[in-house]
Amino acid sequence: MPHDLPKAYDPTAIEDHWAGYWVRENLFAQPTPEGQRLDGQSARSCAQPAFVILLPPPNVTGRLHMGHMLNQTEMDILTRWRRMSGRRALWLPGTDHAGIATQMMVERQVHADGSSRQQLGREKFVERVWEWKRHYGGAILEQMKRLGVSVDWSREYFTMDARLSVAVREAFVRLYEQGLIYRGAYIVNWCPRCQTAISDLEVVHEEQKGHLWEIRYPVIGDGGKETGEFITVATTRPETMLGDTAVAIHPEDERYLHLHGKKLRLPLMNREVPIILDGWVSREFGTGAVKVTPAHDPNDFAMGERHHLPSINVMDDRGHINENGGTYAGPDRYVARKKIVADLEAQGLLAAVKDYTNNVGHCDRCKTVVEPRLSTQWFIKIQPLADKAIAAVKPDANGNKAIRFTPENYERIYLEWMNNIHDWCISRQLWWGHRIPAWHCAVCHEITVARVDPTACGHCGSTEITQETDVLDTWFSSGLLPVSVFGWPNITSETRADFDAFYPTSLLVTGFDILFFWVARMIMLGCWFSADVPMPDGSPRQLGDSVPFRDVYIHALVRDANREKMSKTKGNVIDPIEIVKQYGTDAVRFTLASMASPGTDIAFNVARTEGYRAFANKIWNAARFIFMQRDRYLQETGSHISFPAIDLNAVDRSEAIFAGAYPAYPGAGSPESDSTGPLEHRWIIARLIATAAAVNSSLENYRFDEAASSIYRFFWGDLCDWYLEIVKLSLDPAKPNGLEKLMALLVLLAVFESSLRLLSPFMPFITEELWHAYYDGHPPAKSIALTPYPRSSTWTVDQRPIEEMELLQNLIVEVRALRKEIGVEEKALVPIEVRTHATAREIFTTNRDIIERLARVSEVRFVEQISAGQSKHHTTAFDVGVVYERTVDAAAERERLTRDIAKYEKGLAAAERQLNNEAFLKKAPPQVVEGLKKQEAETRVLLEKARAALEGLSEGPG
RNA sequence: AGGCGCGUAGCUCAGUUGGUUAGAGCGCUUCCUUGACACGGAAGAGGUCGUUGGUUCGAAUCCAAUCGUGCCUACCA
Repeated sequence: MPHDLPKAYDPTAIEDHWAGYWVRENLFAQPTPEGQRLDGQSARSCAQPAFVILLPPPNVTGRLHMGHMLNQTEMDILTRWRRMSGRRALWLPGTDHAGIATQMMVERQVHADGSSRQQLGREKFVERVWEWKRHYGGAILEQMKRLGVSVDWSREYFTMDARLSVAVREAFVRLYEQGLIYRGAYIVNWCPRCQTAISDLEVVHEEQKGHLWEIRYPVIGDGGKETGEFITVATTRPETMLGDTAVAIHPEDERYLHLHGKKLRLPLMNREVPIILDGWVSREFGTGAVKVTPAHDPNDFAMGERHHLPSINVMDDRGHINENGGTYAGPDRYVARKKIVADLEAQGLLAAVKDYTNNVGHCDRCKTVVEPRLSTQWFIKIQPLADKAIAAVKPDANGNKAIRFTPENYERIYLEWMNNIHDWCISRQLWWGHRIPAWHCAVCHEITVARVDPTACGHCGSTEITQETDVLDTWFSSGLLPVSVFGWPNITSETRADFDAFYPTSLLVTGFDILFFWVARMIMLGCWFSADVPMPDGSPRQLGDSVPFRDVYIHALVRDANREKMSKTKGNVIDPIEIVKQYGTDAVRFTLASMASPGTDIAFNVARTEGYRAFANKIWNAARFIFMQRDRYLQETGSHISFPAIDLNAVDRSEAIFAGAYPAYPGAGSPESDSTGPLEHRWIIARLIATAAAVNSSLENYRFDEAASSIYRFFWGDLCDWYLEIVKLSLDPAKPNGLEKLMALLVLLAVFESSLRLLSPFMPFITEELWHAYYDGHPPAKSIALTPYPRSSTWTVDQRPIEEMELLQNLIVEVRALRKEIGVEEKALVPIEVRTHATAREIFTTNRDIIERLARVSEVRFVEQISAGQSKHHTTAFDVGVVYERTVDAAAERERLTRDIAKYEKGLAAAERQLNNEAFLKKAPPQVVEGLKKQEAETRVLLEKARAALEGLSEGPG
């Protein structure tokens, strides 16, 4: 037997195999189009529109988590679907050097060796990081391979690759030349642990219980002597008082009017500081007086600028008090705080200590409390870039947006942020990253920024120059990826083709957590730099073509089953690889897809995954059944079925299959024109086409959940529960191997094969395995992923078989329910009585054998009236009774009927109320009125039937 | 402090311009090991759509308030 598949589906056995096969065969490589700009009739692929996705590069230090898996599942579904739909699909993978994260990790390693970053020195340390990267970096990509993502591995990049570093440098130099990069001393968020500046986005605020210390600053009179009066200031960080250079009050605050122009003695430091008047001060908060520490608070810094105050930085890089702190120099900020508070108290200058809860900024990476601190950093003057990035999402004159967000509300969030954007601090005091290409001159103190390492100062010619030690924010390089991966800035004849073919990319799929970090930066930098690259035809590039991507799909956050955010500290992290091992990749993918409805977070629940593992098993067993039938037919007839040749150019493959299958049935053309063929075949084909249409349109709208459930319902509900059961009649081994059997086999095979293709983007492994088994070692393509996706473009869904089948299904369901109610044994065959109209009668007659098999019926009797004393069910289309000698459970029957009657009465009353309402008849659309009228009539019929039945029950023998 | 989102069956969620008697999966109950599958089949039970008010012929859907809940943004010391 060629198809000796095991009884239960075991994903682990096949997934590794195919994952390896896809990588080995390089199936998803999308090479640079050759000469597409020169001769119009080059590769046929060039005629197809491209579909390009950039993988949000995971950190080299990263490990796959559920968020990645969701993200990648969505991208893979879309990429596989677009690829199968005839697009030139390119999904580009890579990793990010992740400055702080990676440096921290290697530092820990160095520490474990008893050394330190400082001891090693910059060069050796960086070499060490590279070494680490070579050995352990990118493990996450290996995990991705196991998931079977259909990326182009031949294009894998790393953000520190020479090619991409060139782009980073060029971008920096250009911005500098354009006057958009400046260097200056400003308050930045300083992480004392990482010893680097971090951007606003890298600070996470957390409510924290603390104190508000109120400190008395003595007022100094004219003679330089204390007047005995005090101004009390409130602060959450008393240690910063060491750097106070003023105290600010509101100009109109009556409490302090008499002190205008006076000075104060700064306690502990014994320094005179002025009282300044500033409207920023709130009279209501605290004491209405604010100590001003320009070097350690952004507001104070601003006031310092306004009032020309000196800035005294009292902390070093580690957050220890420096020499400006006088006798307090040395200890850590919190140690110093204790001492300062104690000393103030001893001197009677501590007015109060109040409990106070405020938002404290922590370093996103290491959770250390961030210290606002004056330091010299590099910034990008962001407004000009932001202007373009804002224009890119707003509708143009024709109402088109260059970038479209899904869900739409992220557009507003994006604009909100963009409109309030601050200059971007791009320097980091790290060693791992792109070193800023600027050289400081020891002689003239000017800065030289250059594309090629200079040997002399560009201003005075001195050779005493040293390179800037800072590196660039990691997001600076990742923000450039959409242009840099396609060759920018070196748009040579070779890279030109890549850029022309793939930029702008089609879609970005990502989580909202990096909307500002990454998405916004890519839009700003992408629009800015690609604008200089002319279009393939040489014309200037407009904004609409300079955006880095046309669509942004923001997906949900994956939480645990209790809706908690997954985090290492909570220990509730679900390792996708573990789940995958347990249930199979396909089941996990399908879980994520089916829960990925836009806008809501996903509470990942393995119960759901168990369900989809069962689905995979169902598919597997359907295949076993189908292959078994085919094998038997082939064995018995000694012939073999010639499958219609697959036409890889045809997007609509179903057509070919059915055209091939149907001629086998005498007098039949295509199922479209054929109304004489067996109902079940026409029905399953109509359902397949309808499902394909639904899936395609759901995917267009990123409704993975809808698409998944359409397929699920079709495969399990329609194909397995009904069609397979019905078709067993034709495939009965007792029947001769005639045309009936052949046609059933052909339709079954064709529908099954199409279903595999339909399902393939969602469950790539099992479909690949079964598809190869289907072709028995001679597949028409290397992979199901390279075959056309079922589409319904040329077929309209024929509603007739669907309606007819529904009628048949209803009858079967009613009979089964009846049997259950009156306690007919499962195996017993019973006659049924059916009262119905001519049309239904014909359908039931034609498909009598289906009714008999699926409802376990021995005989279908058409009657004018269901015999008295029998249990019966009513629908609007028919009445049906089961002929059975067992006595009816009158009580249960009465209860059911009473319940039904109540339901019908309620529905009827509601409908009548509406229909008697003139306003409704006048204002509601006609089809709604018609629908309601029809419903009213139907309900009336059902009500009458139920009433009659109840009456008969009371009168009859019971 | 502002902004956004959510609250629908025991659980997890659909329900996209307001329109017929609100759906699915899991779980639960009962029956069935029939030659694809017990990771299965069949039949069921289960919801006044957080609360209150409003708009409307008609509200899970729109508006307001309220309660609960989650998140994002913010320089009040």
